[in-house]
Amino acid sequence: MDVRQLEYFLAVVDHGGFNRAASALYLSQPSLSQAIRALERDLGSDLFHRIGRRAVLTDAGTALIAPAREAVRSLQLARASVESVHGLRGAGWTSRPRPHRPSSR
Amino acid sequence: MDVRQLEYFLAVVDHGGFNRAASALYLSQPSLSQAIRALERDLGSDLFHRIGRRAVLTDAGTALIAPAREAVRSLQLARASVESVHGLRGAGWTSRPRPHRPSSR
DNA sequence: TTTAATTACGAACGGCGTAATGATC
DNA sequence: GATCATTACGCCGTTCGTAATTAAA
Repeated sequence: MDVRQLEYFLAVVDHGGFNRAASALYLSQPSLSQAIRALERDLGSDLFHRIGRRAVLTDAGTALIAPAREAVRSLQLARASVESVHGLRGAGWTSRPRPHRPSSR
Repeated sequence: MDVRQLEYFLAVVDHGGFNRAASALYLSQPSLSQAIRALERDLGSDLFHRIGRRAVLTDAGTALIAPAREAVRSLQLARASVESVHGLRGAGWTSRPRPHRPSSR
């Protein structure tokens, strides 16, 4: 699984279809379709019912929405945490380097 | 950024070095080194001070630990949420399919 | 000299776009 | 026929391992 795939999944959910989602992601429909397929294969469950040319959420898909948003959010937070250490740029040198258990072994 | 990279990062932190971490991940040291480099480049900050042959956390690296664990955890939770819908396997068919705003446009 | 980390290079994999196919409205 | 989704195929970027290099203990 991959966060990028979750973002794609959420885009399909939020835009109500592969076509709209692909446009919003600046991605081609085939690529999006492949990505979703790969995610479904990885999870072992279909996330959408393909009804003709319409994509409808399965129960598994519905269950994924909330934790997917959470995962995306937590990754953004991780990036923000690093950036908050310094406005941007370079390597700080504040905390004193401590040897990592130089003792046993 | 990528969750895999965060897992690698956490492995280095938890095992106290690239070598140990690489072994634990069943990965070669060079590949791990590259992955960490890529992560640092992506974040715009060094995560470790390279003191001789020792890797010591920078402030940015320290700041990343907690949110990284959170991100990894949330992704595991996302997978678990899908699996919990059915023991494993196939596509459920419970929630009725509703058309996605067939109206305007 | 032994151990830890990096750099160099080549191979394998994955993600993307374009083109072509299937299917529904 | 027009639109939405899927396969087919080729390309490029990324990731990995092996081998060679650097550096510290």
